[in-house]
Parts: sequence; C-alpha cells; structure tokens
Amino acid sequence: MSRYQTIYSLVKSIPPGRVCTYGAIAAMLPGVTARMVGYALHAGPREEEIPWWRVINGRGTISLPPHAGGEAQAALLKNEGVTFAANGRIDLERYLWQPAANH
DNA sequence: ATCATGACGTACG
DNA sequence: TCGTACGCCATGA
Repeated sequence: MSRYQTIYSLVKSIPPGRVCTYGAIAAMLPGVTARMVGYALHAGPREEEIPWWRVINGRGTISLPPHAGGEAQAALLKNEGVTFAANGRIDLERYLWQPAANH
C-alpha cells in the first residue's frame, strides 16, 4: 500500500472534462508538496485507473515534456472537451476543478 | 550518509 | 509575460 494512495484517490475524483493542479492537490494533503504529487503520478501504478492527464501545473500548461507523454496528455484532454488557448494554455478559470476538503 | 534530480510553486528583476 | 533562483522532499546512485 503506497503512501500516495490519498493522492491517487484525489486524482481519481477529478471529473472528466475538468483539470486540477499539482498545487491544489498538495494543498489538500498537508505534508505533501506539489513535487510529491508529480512524483507520485510519475511512479504511480498504471494498472490503476488514474486520470493522470487531468493534472497540470498552476500556469495551466502541461508539465510533462512533450517527448515524455506531454503530447498524449494534451490529446487526452482535448478528447474530453478541454480546449487550449493559442499560447498552449488551458483556461483554468473555466476548467479547473477544486477538490472538496473531505466530507 | 551525501549528492543530484525532478510531471511544482513562489519570489524577483 | 518570461527567465532565473531558490525551497520543497521522495528517490536512486
């Protein structure tokens, strides 16, 4: 059982057509930094159905290097209806989904 | 144990 | 708005 299970659960709760940022997820989990979220997804089990492509950075851009899957991520997001601005950024005002603290 | 690295964020110029 | 510097901390050599 990975210590990142809570991170995975949170990422799984992101609805289709929406995105979330590393920072927002980390903010939900005290003691977890944005880098940890990125690392958790990087090392995350691919067997699990984790919508990793819905996680982007605070600037609204893809953090993955294009050659390492960034292209695929952009394609997956577009496939879900997320549109990119001319400068390659996602309109966070419109697509950012904020996770509920708990409840 | 130490060093470098990284799917980030904030501060500064 | 963009690039650089630094803090953050798990991971691997």
